[in-house]
Amino acid sequence: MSKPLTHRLSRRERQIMDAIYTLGQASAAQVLEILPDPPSLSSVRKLILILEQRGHLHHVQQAQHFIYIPTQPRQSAARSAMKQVLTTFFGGNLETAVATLLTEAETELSEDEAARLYNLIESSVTAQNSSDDATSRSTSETGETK
Amino acid sequence: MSKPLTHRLSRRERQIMDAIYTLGQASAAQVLEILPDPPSLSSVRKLILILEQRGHLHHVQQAQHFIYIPTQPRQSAARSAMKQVLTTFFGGNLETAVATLLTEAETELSEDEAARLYNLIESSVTAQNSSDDATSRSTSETGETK
DNA sequence: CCTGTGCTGCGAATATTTTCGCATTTGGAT
DNA sequence: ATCCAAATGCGAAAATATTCGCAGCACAGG
Repeated sequence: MSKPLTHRLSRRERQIMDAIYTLGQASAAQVLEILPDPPSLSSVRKLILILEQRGHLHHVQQAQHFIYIPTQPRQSAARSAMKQVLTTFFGGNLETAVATLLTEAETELSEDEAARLYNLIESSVTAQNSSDDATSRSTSETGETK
Repeated sequence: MSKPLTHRLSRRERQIMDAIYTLGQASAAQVLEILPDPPSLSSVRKLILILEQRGHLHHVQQAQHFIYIPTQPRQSAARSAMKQVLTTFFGGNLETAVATLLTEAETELSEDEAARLYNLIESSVTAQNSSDDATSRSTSETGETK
């Protein structure tokens, strides 16, 4: 983790990896479509080829064309990216990071999702006055912040 | 947001911007210290100069040397970075993103932080049975997942 | 006042990235 | 069987990024 993959990639390479992670998997043409300042298909393909040679991508043949897939699984890359953002932009401050995420997201949470997150937060809390936590949680009881 | 600043930067430029955001503000020497594959101080300075010319940084003089500061405030960059990660690696799925953050962080949450996050989550929940939300929250009441 | 230390900025060499055209291959339709 | 459309991979040119050495400037100490 000391050397995040993303820090090793050149500008275009990173754009392409991001594109593929966004799509999950993609053909060269699909990557081209969502690339900023799109170059020629030929150029995209060349970069993808390099990325593949360097071990960041691999491909599977599907019908007539190649579908490219990141070597590092999406979930793993996601964790790295999150850690990266957490330390770079939030100085490791978890609360602020979560708050930003909740505030900035376009989406809202369903009640089920919220319920699951409550549990997660609970297990992230330092166990201090563990008998008293129900009390502290009740602070949010009247919270109609919005 | 269609063109995140980070997507426009070259590899070194991005490394340097990250370093400065990590430090909040920094001298060229400080940047050099935390840069991966550190080049010469001269090189770092050159890049910083370019970054400044392109409007990504500005400097203030402090005693004998210059301190560089990002043009885009940290908080704003933080929001962009979060959004970026959310869409690229989580397909906009807020719950998964928050869950990853909570799970992967080194830190744990204090009870106060947890309490504030409860409130935030509450206000992020789609207002459906808003009179009933106290009930749904109680789902986590017995959650001793860990 | 002179000198040394430590910093800034610039020019130019070097290395890397990024671009694209083109030759080739593959598969399906006529 | 042949031709067309669609895809691949490569080589080499062009554009960019990255490196560093060196000259110049400002300040502190002797």
